[in-house]
Amino acid sequence: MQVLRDHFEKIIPLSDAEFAYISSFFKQRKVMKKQFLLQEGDPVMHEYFVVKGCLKAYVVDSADKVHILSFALADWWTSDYQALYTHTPSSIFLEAVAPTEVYYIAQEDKERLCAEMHKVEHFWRKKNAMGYVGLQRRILSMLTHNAKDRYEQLLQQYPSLFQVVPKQDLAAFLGVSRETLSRLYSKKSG
Amino acid sequence: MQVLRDHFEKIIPLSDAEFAYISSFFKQRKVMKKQFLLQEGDPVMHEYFVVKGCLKAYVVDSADKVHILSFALADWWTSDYQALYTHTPSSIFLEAVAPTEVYYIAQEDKERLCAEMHKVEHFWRKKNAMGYVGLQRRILSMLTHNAKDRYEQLLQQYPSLFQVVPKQDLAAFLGVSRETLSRLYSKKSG
DNA sequence: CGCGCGATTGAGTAATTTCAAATCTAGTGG
DNA sequence: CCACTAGATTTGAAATTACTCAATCGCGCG
Repeated sequence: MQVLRDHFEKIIPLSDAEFAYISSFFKQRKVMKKQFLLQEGDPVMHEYFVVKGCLKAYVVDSADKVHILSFALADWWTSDYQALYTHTPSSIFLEAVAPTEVYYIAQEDKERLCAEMHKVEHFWRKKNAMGYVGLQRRILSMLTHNAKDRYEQLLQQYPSLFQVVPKQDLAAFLGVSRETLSRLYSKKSG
Repeated sequence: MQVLRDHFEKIIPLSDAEFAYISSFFKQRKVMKKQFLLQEGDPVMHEYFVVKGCLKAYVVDSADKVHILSFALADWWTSDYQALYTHTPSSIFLEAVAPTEVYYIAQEDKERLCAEMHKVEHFWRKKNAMGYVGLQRRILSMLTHNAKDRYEQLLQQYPSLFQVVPKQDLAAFLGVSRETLSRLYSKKSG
């Protein structure tokens, strides 16, 4: 759980006892490539912290097209937050793109921890705030840049995505067809 | 400041003394239509709570096209969060779409309040979490729905926007040209 | 009443999608 | 080590959709 401790301690310093208490609420799980942590309709109880590997969160529309809401690489948190907060069934699929290892915590335990330890609540406020800014940047990017530029930004920002994620998934994340992305890409470099 | 108190108390109960303390950090300001709270390049010191009216947050790209990041109606918080958190100059314009009244708090005072009062930190964690979910929904909507559908969703969800905001701004929010939005709209109802 | 801003409409152009087929690649079993 | 296969990527061509630019229309405000 050292990774998790490091992750918390980037924002809040913790004594051994404190971290021991926090980590007592987490469990570990490994998922194989193509395995699901969540499927549409599932009850959502947990929030997941990716230790290694990569998870994609996506929806499938009525025309069977896949739209990717997010990728979670190492050190990222993911879940169906809407469902988690409102106690409704999952509206997304959460699937491993590569062999993945996560720590996960039950939503009610997280709330309990936040209520008991001000520090922990601070940690998650900061995390949420950063996440909010990240999504704002993504929206701005969708509004102001075309798919080619966004593709290049993405690869510059998260080069490891390129190793792990098929291009068709990147297209489904960027909001263009795989054919278009392929053409943009070939035009750019040659 | 009763509006603000009500707003806090939707999430955390407050004694008179507590709210008095919290509200002591807020100031009030009125902005006329077309007036700016932030312009690109400004230092960003505050977070704004809209009491009445409407603020739009937007960027202008190199081709002078406007892209709207968000509208803030009554009961919403807004600012350039990226700039606020990283102490960098504003990259957005924050402009009143209608005569608007805000309460605002300095970032450092907000942090201080969060550090001093666990309750307040809880309030903002919840707010941030809700905001995060809202942005996720918007991204999903951008990926899965065309401009017409998104326009209708928007008007269903925030009918008051329709009263206040010119259609060309809605187009700049949805990510299509005003001409396209106009055509989509006329096709739908006729 | 006229001005100016916003909204609409039209026509031509550019970009993206769709559908189909071909090519490439990584992993499997012989 | 090679052949095979499934999935991923690329390419082509037609059809759709959105954009740009320009002109026109409508309306509220001074």
